[in-house]
Amino acid sequence: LINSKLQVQSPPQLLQESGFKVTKIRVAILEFLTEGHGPYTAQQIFQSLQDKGRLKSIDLVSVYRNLEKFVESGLVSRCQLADGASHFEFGQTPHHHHIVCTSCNRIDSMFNCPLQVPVKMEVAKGYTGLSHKLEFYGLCSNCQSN
Amino acid sequence: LINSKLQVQSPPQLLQESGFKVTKIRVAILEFLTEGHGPYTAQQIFQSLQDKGRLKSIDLVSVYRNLEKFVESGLVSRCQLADGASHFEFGQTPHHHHIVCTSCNRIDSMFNCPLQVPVKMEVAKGYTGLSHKLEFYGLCSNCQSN
DNA sequence: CTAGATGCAAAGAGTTTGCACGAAG
DNA sequence: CTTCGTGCAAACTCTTTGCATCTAG
Repeated sequence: LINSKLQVQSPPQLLQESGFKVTKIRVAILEFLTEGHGPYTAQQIFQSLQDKGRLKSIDLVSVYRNLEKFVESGLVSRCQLADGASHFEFGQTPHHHHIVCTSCNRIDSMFNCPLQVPVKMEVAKGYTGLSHKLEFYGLCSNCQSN
Repeated sequence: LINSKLQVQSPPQLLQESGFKVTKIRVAILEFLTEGHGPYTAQQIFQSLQDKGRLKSIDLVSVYRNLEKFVESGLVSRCQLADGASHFEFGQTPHHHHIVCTSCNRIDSMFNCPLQVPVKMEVAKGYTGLSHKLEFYGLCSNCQSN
């Protein structure tokens, strides 16, 4: 898998390989993202850094700025869920989708894409009452001409 | 189709049937949404109302408040696209998905759901270089217990 | 006349930008 | 020492809320 190479390395190693200066906040963000299992918002990451007391005074702005750079470099990927906020997850994740619990907001990932291979979703993850949101992005015929 | 009943009626009729007072701004919003083809943001709707000069001084807030009520009543439905903003479209639309042009942001709807019946997307809408975002929403196993 | 709708002001969430100080390499 | 990262302040977008005025029914 694409991630396996990344996930064996420690956050400082990851940073160096990607040409980033190794700073406390960056290490802490990557630690959090590699420990956790789902996509998190900038605010959630910020919260966790404060709670764990790993850093004295951190700024949400720095979290945003670093996440932005991580996304550019491919270290982290971003997704927008139905709450309208950006969620970030570790790694140049292979194509996958998310399952969001409408009650507790727990988020699971599923790596089989139903568009390629039909999947019995309910069975697969234990979720019930599933609905889905699907959007396509591409170039429309007008824009192909220009 | 679910919409056919609605779409023959004029905005004032629609409002009355749904128990709304018939006001200029409401009629204007519904006119705009029934004339257009895609989901629009509150801001886009607001813009169009100003541009057309149909109303002297309107407030974005009123657009939001009315859209909210329209959604509650089922007259309008809301969807969140990758830009993070809410988009609104007329009608209790049957299950469908959107195709967003990554260049001009044109949005088309597709009423065949690829999760149910595999569809050759590129052919269907003339879009190329398609990617997709798919999210599921439901109750996780923990929440089913409670 | 009265419930409900509107405009205006303000606030709140998520996110971005500018700038001077501070720290990594 | 120099580049780049950080904290702090402020701004910006999208959206919601409070309140007094206005209007549809």
